[in-house]
Amino acid sequence: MATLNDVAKLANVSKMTVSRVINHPEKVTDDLKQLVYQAMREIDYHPNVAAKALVNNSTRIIKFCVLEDIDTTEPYYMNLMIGIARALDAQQYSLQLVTRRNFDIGNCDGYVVTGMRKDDFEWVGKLKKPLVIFGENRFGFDYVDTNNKAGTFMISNLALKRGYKRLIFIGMDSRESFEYSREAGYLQLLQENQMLPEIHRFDNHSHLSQKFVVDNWDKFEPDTCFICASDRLALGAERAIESCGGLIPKDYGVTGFDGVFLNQVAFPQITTVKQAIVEMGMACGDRLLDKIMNHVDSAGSLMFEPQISMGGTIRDAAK
Amino acid sequence: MATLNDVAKLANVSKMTVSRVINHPEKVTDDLKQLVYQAMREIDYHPNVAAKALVNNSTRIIKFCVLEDIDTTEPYYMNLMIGIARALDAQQYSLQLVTRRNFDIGNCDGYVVTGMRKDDFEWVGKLKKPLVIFGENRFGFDYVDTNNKAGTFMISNLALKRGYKRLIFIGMDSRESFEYSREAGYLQLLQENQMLPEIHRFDNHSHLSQKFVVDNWDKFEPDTCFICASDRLALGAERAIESCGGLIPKDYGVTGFDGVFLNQVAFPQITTVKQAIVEMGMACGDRLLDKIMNHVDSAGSLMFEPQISMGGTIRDAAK
DNA sequence: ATTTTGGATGTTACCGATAACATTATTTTG
DNA sequence: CAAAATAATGTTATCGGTAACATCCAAAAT
Repeated sequence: MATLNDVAKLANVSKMTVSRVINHPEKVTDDLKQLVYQAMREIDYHPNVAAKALVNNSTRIIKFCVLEDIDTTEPYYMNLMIGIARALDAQQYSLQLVTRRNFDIGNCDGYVVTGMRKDDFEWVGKLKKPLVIFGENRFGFDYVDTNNKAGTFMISNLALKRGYKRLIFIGMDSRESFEYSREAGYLQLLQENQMLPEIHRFDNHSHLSQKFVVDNWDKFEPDTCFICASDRLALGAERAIESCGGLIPKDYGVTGFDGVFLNQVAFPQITTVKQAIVEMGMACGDRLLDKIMNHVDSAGSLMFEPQISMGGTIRDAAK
Repeated sequence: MATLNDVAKLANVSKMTVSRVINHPEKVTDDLKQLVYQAMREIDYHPNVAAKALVNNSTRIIKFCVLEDIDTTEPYYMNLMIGIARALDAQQYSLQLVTRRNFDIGNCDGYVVTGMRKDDFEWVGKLKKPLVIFGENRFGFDYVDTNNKAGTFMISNLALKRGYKRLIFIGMDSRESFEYSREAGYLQLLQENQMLPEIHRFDNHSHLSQKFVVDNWDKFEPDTCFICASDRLALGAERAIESCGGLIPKDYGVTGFDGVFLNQVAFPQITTVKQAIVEMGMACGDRLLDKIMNHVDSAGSLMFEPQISMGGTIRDAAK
């Protein structure tokens, strides 16, 4: 591998000049810069990351920590990682996947943490290095997330516009911030339209929502739409309605939230709130690098506006 | 952070002795070793990875490349990564997630590649660094994988023992090695029992297997079991049978292959071939590090014996 | 007793980059 | 036009380790 020195010799300048061309180009004359660029291209120079890390007393490693049990996880996190990795790669940082278990092994320059529950915040607050959290929180940590409230508001609104008369919210039985926000979007829409909210909560498993809908089937007249806080819950509702002989989307609607993977096993596809996960991952990476490189304490949070992914579980137009 | 030097001073020896205690302990007397260990503990010494990397002309980075389109991917890879990362962490290596797109950015010491199709092998063959592939192949590359053939053999055998008379294989329409192996396991069992094999192939989407079963429902008498090459295909078959009024597992059986995630949205849970994915990831990592550290060209391949995960889509005992 | 040998430890140079300082060339200023 | 300020480039020391070589000293061989 070509080194700074090789470039310097070829361009007939000192190492320092080459280093400056890279890090402080404004301090080098254009003539020399051209020479150096030329030489770099000629021998395909790539800086040695380890040497850089050594002088800067950094590691160029970012730890990505998923606190949630990964077995129960959707490919969500994979896409998120792709996004983070993409942002980091561009700056020659590398991403290290850790769990609670091996969190402390080895050093790093910063963290992206996700899957946090309320109990985790105390622990995370003790981290000394720059940090970005994926997933909204109300503890003052910088985060990146989808605008959860806007998502359920939008999709509830869509259901209403398409003529469903009764909107039932099937939420996740967890006291986490994102769940509150999703419920809040639903509640706001119902309030604005002076409708009566109905919220039911279950653990995030399709068979629980399925059982609920089946068990209460006689109470659900046509023109009911189930606004679900996750695609899993939506999938359960969809299956329940079909097994009870309800017609989707003609008489019954179902909406989900996530829009990543489950849709590939649902039929008809669920109309859902789709999140730009790769982009959010990139945002996590960019924000974190920004904090690291500019020694900023807090960079603020970022909400991505969600989009609705049209499936076949909401009718095309009002009857 | 404490350095070698700090330890040396505290133990009243030279840097070199400390370094030797770490890398060539047999060359240091026990007395000194004790002193050094004591000092290391006292100031909580952790070697600086960047400095190590610099002298060894290494990066301590392993690239993990998923060639398959990740959007269509199950959480499979997430678990695999956890395993790889676990193995690498123990040796202070870090894992970098790359795609084809950013594959060439930055240096590394070795690769774990997965999701390879036949066309990819030429390209992969050109890689200069140590390599381990996740997923069986017939091109001579070292790999780690589940014993696919044994998996379908075992589960087909189970279906037979539980009294299903007709075993239909629903495979993936791909000419990849793992698919051939899964079919081979099925074929072998049928041959040994002098039964007539029936193989149908579809792209790996649940609605395709679903449609197939629905469309041909009148041809499937009770006591038929569908041996599927993936959980997705199994899920489709399961839904089809239910929608046609078939009874699972009493009259119809369904088996899958993978056993990671889909089971969380299937009801009843699919009886499937379960793979030890985290362990396989660790094996990938360990083998790769072994190749790197011992400068071995080929370390041979490794097959993990699969296990059957009992769900509710195969009956408990023969009728 | 003296030389030889070999094991244990220390010294030095180096990996590839950068910051801080030193030097040189150029421009500005009194 | 000389002195001072400024800009452009080079030199040196350093980050935290390790390999290669140098030194030292006790045991073995002569």
